[in-house]
Amino acid sequence: MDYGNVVIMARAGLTTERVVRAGAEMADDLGFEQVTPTELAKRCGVKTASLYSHVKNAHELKTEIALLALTELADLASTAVAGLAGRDALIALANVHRDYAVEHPGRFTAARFRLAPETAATSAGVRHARLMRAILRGYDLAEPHQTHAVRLLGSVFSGYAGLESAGGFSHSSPDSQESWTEILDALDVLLRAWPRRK
Amino acid sequence: MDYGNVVIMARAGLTTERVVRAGAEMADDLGFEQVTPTELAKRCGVKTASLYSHVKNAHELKTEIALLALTELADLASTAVAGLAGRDALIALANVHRDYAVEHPGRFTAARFRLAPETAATSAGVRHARLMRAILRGYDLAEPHQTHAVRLLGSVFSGYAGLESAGGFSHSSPDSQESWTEILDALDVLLRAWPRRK
DNA sequence: TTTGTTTCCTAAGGCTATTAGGCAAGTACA
DNA sequence: TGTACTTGCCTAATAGCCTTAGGAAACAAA
Repeated sequence: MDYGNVVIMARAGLTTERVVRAGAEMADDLGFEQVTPTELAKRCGVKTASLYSHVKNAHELKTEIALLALTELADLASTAVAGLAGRDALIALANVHRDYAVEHPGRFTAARFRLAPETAATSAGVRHARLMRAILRGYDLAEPHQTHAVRLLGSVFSGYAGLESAGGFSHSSPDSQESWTEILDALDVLLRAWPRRK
Repeated sequence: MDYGNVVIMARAGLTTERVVRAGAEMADDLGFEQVTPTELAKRCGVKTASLYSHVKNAHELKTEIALLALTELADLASTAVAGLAGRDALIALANVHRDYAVEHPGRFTAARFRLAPETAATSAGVRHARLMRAILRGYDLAEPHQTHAVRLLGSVFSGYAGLESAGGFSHSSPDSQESWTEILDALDVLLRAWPRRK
């Protein structure tokens, strides 16, 4: 603001967290790839260079958004699954993933952003793994079958949502929701009849 | 080359196809995101601006690499599956995907690059869908179940390879190969026992 | 040889990420 | 209230990227 000669520098009052949160919203609006310091600065009402007081660089910004998404997803998942077991728990967990992917496509992509190993190790990713194992306890799968099943479920959740949000199933019948319901049904059947040869 | 005063402009002899092919190799080496006109020009021994005689822009370059990958994958898949049916066909198709993802991580990512709808419609993507349906014929699944199963298989292939190449299963036991084998086994069982309620 | 086409070049524009240095707005404290 | 310290934000500058424009040299056809 400029009153005559006196320039008043009003502050936007940003913090790292607020910047990252704005970045997450931007990812949902425009896509995770489009999240860039320049665009984000515009959204925050600040010059580009000013972002660098809060975030080290573009890569760290993306990493932070990824961590935020992982945490949000883990929180949603554990709430949704609480008190449920077996089929109900499986369906609840699966739906958390798909709903999140639909509501927050940018964050969902962010959640699959490749993290540095030591960053990943302390992220909410480990909570996801624990949760999945907890659910599988209702299916009576001993190791190593349980791990294999965890990997299958992870693949399906991430793969289905990925294909769906890439437009793979749109404009083709039957409805994606129908497929999703039936696939979950099938996975439940499969976990019960999991083959344990050898 | 510069002989005294006479400058001889040797030609690199590039074509669109050669540029795209070099781009695909570059994607495998450095990652699909890192494929950029500047870097690719260096690889081709040419100034950056010269690439634009062969490719419209960076986005089209990526699109072409994606189309190349889809075609390669479809070719490999139809050869691998030829003459097989049921479980054998399923396993062959699945392995083509995983092997390709391991051998050509950049191209595999490219294959999931979001294409414009009309580009996708004339791409080798449709061959993939046909192939998958052909395999499912051995499992006696009527519509709409067949479509649901196609979508599940697509999710697993893309999801598993995605997680694996993102490092999701490395440094943790059991071996990824072991999981993969068992998951395919499980999918075969599932397709046989596919639930058809209502 | 002449003519036309294509491949490559240099030059230049505009955009992005990032760093450096400075001022002014908040904050803690006398 | 004044003073000093910290920090959010600025302007300015650099380097790197994508892309276009225009020209010259290499190739192909006649």
